[in-house]
Amino acid sequence: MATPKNIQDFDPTLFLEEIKKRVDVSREQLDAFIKLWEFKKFKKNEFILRAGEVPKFSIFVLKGCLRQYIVSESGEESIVYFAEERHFIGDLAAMRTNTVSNYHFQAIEECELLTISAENWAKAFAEFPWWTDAHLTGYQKWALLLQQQMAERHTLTGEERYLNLLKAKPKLFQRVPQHYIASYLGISPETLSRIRKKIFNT
Amino acid sequence: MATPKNIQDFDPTLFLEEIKKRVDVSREQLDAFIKLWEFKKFKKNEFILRAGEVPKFSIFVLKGCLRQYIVSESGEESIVYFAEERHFIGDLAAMRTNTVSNYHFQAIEECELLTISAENWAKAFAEFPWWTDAHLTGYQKWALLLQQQMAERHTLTGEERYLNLLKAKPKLFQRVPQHYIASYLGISPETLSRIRKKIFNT
DNA sequence: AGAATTTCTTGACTTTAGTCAACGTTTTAA
DNA sequence: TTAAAACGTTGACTAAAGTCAAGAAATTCT
Repeated sequence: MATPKNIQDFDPTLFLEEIKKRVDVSREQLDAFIKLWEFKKFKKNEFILRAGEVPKFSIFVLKGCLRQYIVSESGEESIVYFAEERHFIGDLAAMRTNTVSNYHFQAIEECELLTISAENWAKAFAEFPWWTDAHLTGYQKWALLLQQQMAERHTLTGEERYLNLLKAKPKLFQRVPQHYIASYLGISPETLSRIRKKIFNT
Repeated sequence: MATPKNIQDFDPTLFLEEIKKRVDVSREQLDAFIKLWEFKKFKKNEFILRAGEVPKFSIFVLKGCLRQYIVSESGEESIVYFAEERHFIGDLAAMRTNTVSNYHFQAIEECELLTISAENWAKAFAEFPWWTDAHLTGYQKWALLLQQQMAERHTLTGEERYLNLLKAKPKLFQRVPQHYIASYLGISPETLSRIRKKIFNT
C-alpha cells in the first residue's frame, strides 16, 4: 500500500532542480508550487495506477523506477515508458478529462514519488504560467521524440535499437529485468538474449 | 513557390470549426486570434519546411494533404505523419527554440494552409489562455496516442496495422501513393502490395 | 538454508517481412 | 501525344524475428 498522506519530510532538491532546468522561477513561486504535490511511497511491483481506472494523480519520480505499459486485445503487454528518477510520468489527458486510462503504471523497484491531483494540477495551471509553459515545451519535444522513435522502430533492426538504448540509458539495464527491456524494444525475450550473446561473445 | 503574403480571402470556416470543437470561445476572441495566421498555398510535391532548417511557421491544413518525414542516417525515408484537412502540423519545439528541425514537411497535393510564425505563436500563447489550454490538451492526447501506436507497432503484424489504418483513415488511401502508406506503416512497398493482394483476392 | 518462483538461455523450427530484379501500368511533363 | 519518370506487382530468395519447449541460473520468500 502507499503510505497515507502528507508525509512532507521528503527532500525536494531533485524536484526543484528539474523545474529550474526548464524555467527560471523565484523561490517563492517554487515554494507555493511544491505545496500542490504530495509525497507517496510504493513497494516493488505495486501498482500505482491501473488501466481501466480514472487516474487520481500524475507523477514525478524522486527515487526508484516504474514502468508504463499497455495490454493489447490479445493480452500482450507492451512497455511504452520507463520513468527513473527525475522523470515525470502519468496519463494527464485521462486524469484531466476524468476518463479511464489505457495504461498501467507499476513500480519496478521501491519508489518515492511526488504526485499531483487533478484539482491541484488545474490550480498549478491557472496560477503558474511558467509551469504551463514548461509543460507545453516538454510535450512538444516529447511528441517529436516519440515520432523519431517510431521511425527508428521502422528503419533499425532489434540489435541496433538495443545498442541505441544501451547508449542512451545505460543505468536502466542495471535495474530492470531483461524481458522488460525486450518488451520496450518490441522484441521477444529470446531474441534479446540472442542479440546480447552475439554482441558480447565476439 | 508559396504565394506571397497576406492573401486573406480564405474561408476560415474549417479552422474555426476545429477550434470550437476543442474550446468554447467568443467570436471576438476568434477574430483576434485568426489575425495571427497567414494564408499560404503550396504546389504538389513542394517542400513546406525542410530538415536542417529552423521552421519559420507552424501549420493548420485548410485543403490538401502533406507528409512529415525523417531521413535516417542510412538515407531511408520514414513518414511519421500525414496531415489532411483540419489537422495541425509542424515542429513547434524547433520553431520556438529557434533550432533546426529533423523533419521534412512536403505537400502531397496542392495545399492551402494557415501558418503561424514563432512571434505570433508567442502572442497567441500570451493573449489567449483558451488556446494554450486547447494546445496542451491536444499534445497530452497525442503523446498517449503515439505511445499506443508504438505498442501496436510491436504487437501487430503489418497486415493488422494496414487494416487498422484503413479503418481509421479510409480517405487517405484514395489520395496518397501506396508506397507512402507503406513507409508510414513501416513495411516495404512490396510487402504492402502482397498484403493487399491477399486481402482483396480472398 | 532451501523451496518456489521468476528470469534467462539455448535449440529447432516457423512466420513475417525485406531485398533484388524484372516487368506492366499509370502519371507527368516536354 | 509521346517519351520519361514514377508507381505498383510479382517471383525467387534471404534475413530477421517469433514460437515452443526444455533446462539452467538467479532471485525471492519463508
